[in-house]
Amino acid sequence: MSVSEERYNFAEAEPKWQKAWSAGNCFAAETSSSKTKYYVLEMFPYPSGRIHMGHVRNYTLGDVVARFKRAQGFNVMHPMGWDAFGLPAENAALERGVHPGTWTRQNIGVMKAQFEPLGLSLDWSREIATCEPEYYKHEQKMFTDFLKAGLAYRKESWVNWDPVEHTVLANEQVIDGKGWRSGADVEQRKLNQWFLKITHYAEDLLQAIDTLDRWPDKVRLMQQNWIGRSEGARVTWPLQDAAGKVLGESVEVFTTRPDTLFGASFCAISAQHPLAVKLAATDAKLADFIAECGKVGTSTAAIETAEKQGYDTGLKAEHPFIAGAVVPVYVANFVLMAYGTGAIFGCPAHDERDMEFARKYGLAVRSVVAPEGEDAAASSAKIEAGNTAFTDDGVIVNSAFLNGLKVQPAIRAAIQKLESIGRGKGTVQYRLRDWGVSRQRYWGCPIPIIHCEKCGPVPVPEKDLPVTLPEDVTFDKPGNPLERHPTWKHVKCPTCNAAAVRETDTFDTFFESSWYFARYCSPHLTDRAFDKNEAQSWLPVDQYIGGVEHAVLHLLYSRFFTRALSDCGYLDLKEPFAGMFTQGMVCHETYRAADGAWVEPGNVSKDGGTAVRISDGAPVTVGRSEKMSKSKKNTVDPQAIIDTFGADAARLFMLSDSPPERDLEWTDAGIEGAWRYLNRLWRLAIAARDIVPGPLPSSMDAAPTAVSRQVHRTIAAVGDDLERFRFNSAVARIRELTNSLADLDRTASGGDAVYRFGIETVTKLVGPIAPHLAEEVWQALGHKTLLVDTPWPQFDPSKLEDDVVTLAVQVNGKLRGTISVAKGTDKAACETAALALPAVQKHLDGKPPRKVIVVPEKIVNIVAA
RNA sequence: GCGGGUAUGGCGGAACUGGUAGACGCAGUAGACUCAAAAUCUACCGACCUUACGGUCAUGGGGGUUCGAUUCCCUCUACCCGCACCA
Repeated sequence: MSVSEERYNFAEAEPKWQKAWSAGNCFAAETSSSKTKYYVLEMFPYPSGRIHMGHVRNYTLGDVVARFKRAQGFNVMHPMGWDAFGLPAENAALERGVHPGTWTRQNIGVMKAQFEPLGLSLDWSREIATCEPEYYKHEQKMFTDFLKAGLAYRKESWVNWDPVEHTVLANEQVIDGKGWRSGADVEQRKLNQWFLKITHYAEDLLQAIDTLDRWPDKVRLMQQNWIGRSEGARVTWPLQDAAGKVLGESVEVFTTRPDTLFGASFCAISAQHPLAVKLAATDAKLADFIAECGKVGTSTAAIETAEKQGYDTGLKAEHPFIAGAVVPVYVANFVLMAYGTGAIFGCPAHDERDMEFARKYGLAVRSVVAPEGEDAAASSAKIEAGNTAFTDDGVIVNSAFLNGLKVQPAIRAAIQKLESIGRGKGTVQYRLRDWGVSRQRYWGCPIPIIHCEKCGPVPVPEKDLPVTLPEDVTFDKPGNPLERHPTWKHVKCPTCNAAAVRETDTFDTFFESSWYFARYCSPHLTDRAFDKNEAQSWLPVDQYIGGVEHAVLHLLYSRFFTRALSDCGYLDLKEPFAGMFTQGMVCHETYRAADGAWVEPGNVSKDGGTAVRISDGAPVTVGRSEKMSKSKKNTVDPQAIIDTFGADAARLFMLSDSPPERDLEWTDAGIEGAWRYLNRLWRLAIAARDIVPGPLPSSMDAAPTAVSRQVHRTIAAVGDDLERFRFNSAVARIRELTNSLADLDRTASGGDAVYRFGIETVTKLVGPIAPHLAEEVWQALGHKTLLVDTPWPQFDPSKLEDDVVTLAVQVNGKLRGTISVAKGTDKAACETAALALPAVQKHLDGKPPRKVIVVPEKIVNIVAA
């Protein structure tokens, strides 16, 4: 055996097999096939410049699924593309003077070249980039269709304004009151914006979560909470002025607790409520108060410390149930305009916030719910004297026709009464709000609208699509370059031909990612977004894989789009992703020098227990493991790893040890371990070259028989593990079998045959994980066809288990020995064998057992007297 | 504050629906091969007691159900994630 054969040469093998797969067009999805389809998709990457370890993990996970399903005989579609619009391109333009399009397309080139050495089974013939007019023209058409269908509209509204990025943010993009990218405190501004009516589908989006049985519970729960369904009532409170004069106006509040209406002591409206704005016109103090409310930040700290503030408007509101009773109307800083009606009624005895407000402004506290089984008068006295609201379930008191009812029946009774007297209505309220899609940015899809003074906003006719971005733009000033472009926005109105201007806002980039999975079905179609039949045949995506950070944003928008597109005739489908998997992050230790500077792992040496910076020998502190990020410099470059250990080692390490949904700690020792295994497998495999393949002899020695059973068991277990995303467990099973094969005595009867059988099987099983090595072994074993074209191995269910089983023998639940019995041995025989063990006799201390439990093929437990 | 999750050796993690806790790997220890190193191979590797045989303890803490609990129930603690004045 020559030296070159000792060691697996990944540097030669990996590109060789990548070329072979490419030449064989192995990974192109078949357009017409008798096979069952299987659509595997990883969330497409943003072309930021270079790939990172998170990408490697994401695409490795998907590739294992794709290759496994392909080997199982499915017609697999595993496409790839680029989420190519977005702000970083504009930042690059600002910093380096390069056009966003140039920067983006360059990055795509670089990253595509970086993905290639990973050996992913991608169908590159379906590649898309969302920044190209061939792609985004279709979503401009979609938008005009949404307009026609009433699913898109324009309204002036309060928006989350990011003062650093000079753009609007969706609610989903505001994290703790800060912009999700810039981290700047978000301000409230009033702007004309385009919205998509996601709330139209609120109930359906919520209900259908139950059908997503292959989604993580966590994600389903997050979406449920985000949609936030509450049942309650709208209650009308007619207004009187301070003198008691009926004004003929009313304020409508939303409440989930109409059962507590008899405890109402005030109404409060949002500072942005139309009534507040109207009153402020003639009330300078109120105007000041409203301005003050707008200034208070929405950051976590601000919310926690913000005291409840109110302004008494002097108006009174008439109670719906108590004739002649009125309550004061306040403008209050804690009432949200965007939820419900922007107005509430306050019942301090049974709501913490209302209690705080009532105590501050000296308002009445009237208890109307008493804890069940407690004395009503005593509990009421306690609540009304204290500062703590009683918010639990209980029995209604002091409430006329509601007295004696429990909370839920009382809510129903109160709603019925409100409806019968025409003072309210039972309703369902959602937390979900419509999706604002306008962004004041250049590098996005232009919103295809022309504003005409006479005709208003007019959709760009289909024949004029796409509206493309102008190339000659400058980024030397903040704000939107489209806005200040000299000619681009000046056009004729499509309806009346008068001078008009284009909409200069572009779509939120989540617009592009809300339908790209459908575009992959017909990536080159020019006249439509996708062919309905193609899309229907491929969708839903069978397995979608990505980060949990998109649990709400992208996944909810995509579910909405699928419904909206179906209602517009593009599709006939509700759910785009039948299976969803959220992967964990790739983490690494962090290192800091004495001056606080982060030190990259490549510049740290940990010899002798202390860590030092290699460049200057300065000591560094080893910090906790965190998600790899440029800011903490704890990144490891995938390219360097692939150059040193090869793609298969990187892939194997990504799948070993940590379950894929959990965070993965990157370690040098870990990747070296993966590398060692691959070499070991290679050595064991080439030792099987000279064994003539063939069926196993009908009679073999015990050891080869046992190993052959293990081969069947491993096929079954690995298949099950891959199906259930237990990749770490699959790797462990494969390694276990490898160990058994290494230990197998090949000189025993049947030894060689089982060895060959085992090696061939391990090669097939490891194929989805380390595809290059597997292919190289396959060839070394003398096969003339590609392993990727070889079917997944089958196991023989009759060979999974041994004829002899080992039973644990316990005395009083403690293990005292084991017995081996033939399969199917009856309980009595097991009991006899167990009792015969010397260790058992010793612990029984000569007395007969009180009881013996025999679980066939598992355990014998003897209860001593 | 509300909702959800996690807790197993020095480390990452196994253990299917209650049935031999610690698979597989990493790190470590001893040895073989080598002039030496790397690579490879062999053995050991939860804690404590014991020369050994063996025993006791052990799945975050405490309690319970059970012949038997990492697994089910109650309770406490710690950490992580999501939402956050949602009426």
